[in-house]
Amino acid sequence: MLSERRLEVLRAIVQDYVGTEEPVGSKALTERHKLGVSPATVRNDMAVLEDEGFIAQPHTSAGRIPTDKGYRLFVDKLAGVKPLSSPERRAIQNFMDGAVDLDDVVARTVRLLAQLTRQVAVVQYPSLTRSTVRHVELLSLAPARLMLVLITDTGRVEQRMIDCPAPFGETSLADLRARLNSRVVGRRFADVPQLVQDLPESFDKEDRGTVSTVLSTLLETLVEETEERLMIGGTANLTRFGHDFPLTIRPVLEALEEQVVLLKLLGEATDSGMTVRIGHENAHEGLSSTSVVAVGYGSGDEAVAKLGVVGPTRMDYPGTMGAVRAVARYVGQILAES
Amino acid sequence: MLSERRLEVLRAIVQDYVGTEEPVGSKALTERHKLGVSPATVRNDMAVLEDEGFIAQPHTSAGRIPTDKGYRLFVDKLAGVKPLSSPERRAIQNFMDGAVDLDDVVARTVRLLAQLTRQVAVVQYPSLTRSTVRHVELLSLAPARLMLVLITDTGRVEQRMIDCPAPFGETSLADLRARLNSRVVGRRFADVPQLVQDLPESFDKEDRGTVSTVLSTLLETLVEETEERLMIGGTANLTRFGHDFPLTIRPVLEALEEQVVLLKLLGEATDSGMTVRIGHENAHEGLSSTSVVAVGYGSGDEAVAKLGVVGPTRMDYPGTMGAVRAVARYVGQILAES
DNA sequence: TGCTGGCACTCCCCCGCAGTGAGTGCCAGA
DNA sequence: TCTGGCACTCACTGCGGGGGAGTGCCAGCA
Repeated sequence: MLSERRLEVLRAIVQDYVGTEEPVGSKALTERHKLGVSPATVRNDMAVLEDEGFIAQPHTSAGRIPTDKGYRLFVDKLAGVKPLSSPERRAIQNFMDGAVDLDDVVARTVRLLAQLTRQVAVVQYPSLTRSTVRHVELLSLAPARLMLVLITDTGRVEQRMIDCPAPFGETSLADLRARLNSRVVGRRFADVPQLVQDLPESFDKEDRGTVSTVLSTLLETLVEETEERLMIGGTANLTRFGHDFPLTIRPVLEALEEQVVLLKLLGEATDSGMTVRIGHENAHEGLSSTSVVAVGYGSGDEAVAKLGVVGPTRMDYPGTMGAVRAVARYVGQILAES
Repeated sequence: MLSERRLEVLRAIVQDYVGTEEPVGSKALTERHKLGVSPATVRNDMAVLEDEGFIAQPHTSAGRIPTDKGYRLFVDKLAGVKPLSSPERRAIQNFMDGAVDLDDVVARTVRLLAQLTRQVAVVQYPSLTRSTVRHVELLSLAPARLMLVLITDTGRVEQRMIDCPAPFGETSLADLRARLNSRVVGRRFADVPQLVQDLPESFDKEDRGTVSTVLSTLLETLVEETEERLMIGGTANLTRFGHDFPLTIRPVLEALEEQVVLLKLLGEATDSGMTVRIGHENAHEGLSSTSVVAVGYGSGDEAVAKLGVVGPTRMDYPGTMGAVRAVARYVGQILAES
């Protein structure tokens, strides 16, 4: 096991490297941190840390740089989550208050996160799977054309057109609307299928086809929308990435355009608590020099979606984690209120 | 006025520069284009073109590069709109078919445009101002809590929560819903305010407050949503921008994050036909080395929103314009069908 | 055993330099 | 008005040497 001081050296290396973006040498370390030992000793420690794979040097006779493994240790053992300053807290409030729409909430969250962390922010729309039905509305647009509107407890609205096999009267429509709502309102989406499965039977024969169509569209919507949408922002922060631009930034931008990739990225985050994926820990290879900090957020005690940031492995982990957590909490509150 | 041949030289310069990304010299020009004259003659022409401000040289003894003014002339006089190849047309169809949602249509359009032009694509959601009301729905969520849902002919749905000043009965609600719809369905959003203005008077005194609240929320929604939403994609294509990355790409990414800027950009495009803004013609200075090609699209004969691409001034104008126009038309068709 | 100072060594980085070649401008002649 | 020829400019490349930051190792000391 690594001695206390060696861990301290690693911490110092990470902090300095994050600050300066340059390999850090033994002399500079002793000058900027009160380690109480000489550069030579630090050099020995560094040799050990390098043997263990926590740091590396770009080339002989250069300073050291933390490896993914080094950052991992730093995050797990050496770094806390830095709480936000109170001006920052106030900024969050100012920024988020005044959001009306769910869209608006998500959009503001993205901007806020990007601004606070100076990195790329990713926010997933509240998921349908875990949320509950607030209301189902059926509108008649034409004799054999309906519109289905689904409203969730998180304020999300989905709509679908339905072409009916046969004309559907206003009274039948009102009937279906009422029965549908009485069964599913307040229930979880996952439970809906079995709750409505026997509904067609209670209708006249001529209406059954339409009722079935409506129901299957409803169920389809549930399934389809489990594929989540998300919003990203702060991509301009990618330009602060490093010196060797094109090669680094390109794959990241490409990955960010692939919703699927991002969703998987966020999805990997465990439900409870914050997840940090560092460099190669990310499955996607375009993101091998980035870290992802993600956390779930929700209107109640339960996470309905996730949000996080994507940035260079060389990032300020404590600060980033603090910002992500704070924002997630605040968004959760907002959702709970509405 | 410039002679025929000089224009031809300009065209050749633009084409070569767009292809190679390198300043083009007189010798290379005569080799790659059948101008029928010697390099020396071309040099003289170039001198004239430079005097007139159509081309410039990065430094003495380098080849020439088109200026914004040069591109402008090229676009106005020398370049047509290149129609898409039939494989490309088929690609559009394959790509767009199967879109269900309005969201989906917009998302697919963005990806398609980005892919076809290999540039950054921007698509504005169909605007509410010009579209018409398909349906207004009122749902009672709690005794004194309503949800207003607004559905447009372009398939867009907006919803708002309403806290009522007083409880509102189901019959009153049905009544309001019916009267509201009978007045506004099929009408343009711009006309709605005057169509509903006397509606509260026809209700019982106790309900008037609520009716007014509902109406003002409706009108607010119309106004608010005139601030359009939009979707962008293909930012990874920015990496093909040039060699001097950070400085070029950064302001562009920043500009792209500012919806306001983008909306203004698209807004500047005239209603009819395609608009090309080259380099400094764009008001926003972060975009001074980019060009914007935009065009309106709509479900009928009238444009309801705009779409376009943002790319380096050094872009393939005919091809880009062709792709933008084709996509706009196709999206228009899709909207008309649904 | 662990820490320290000293010392030789290794490379990266920066700078100046000359050679190369593409491209230009100008001029005299067809 | 076009053309070939010619001198000139200047970015780009490759090379070599000094400077410096940093390392690894070793011998001495608590």
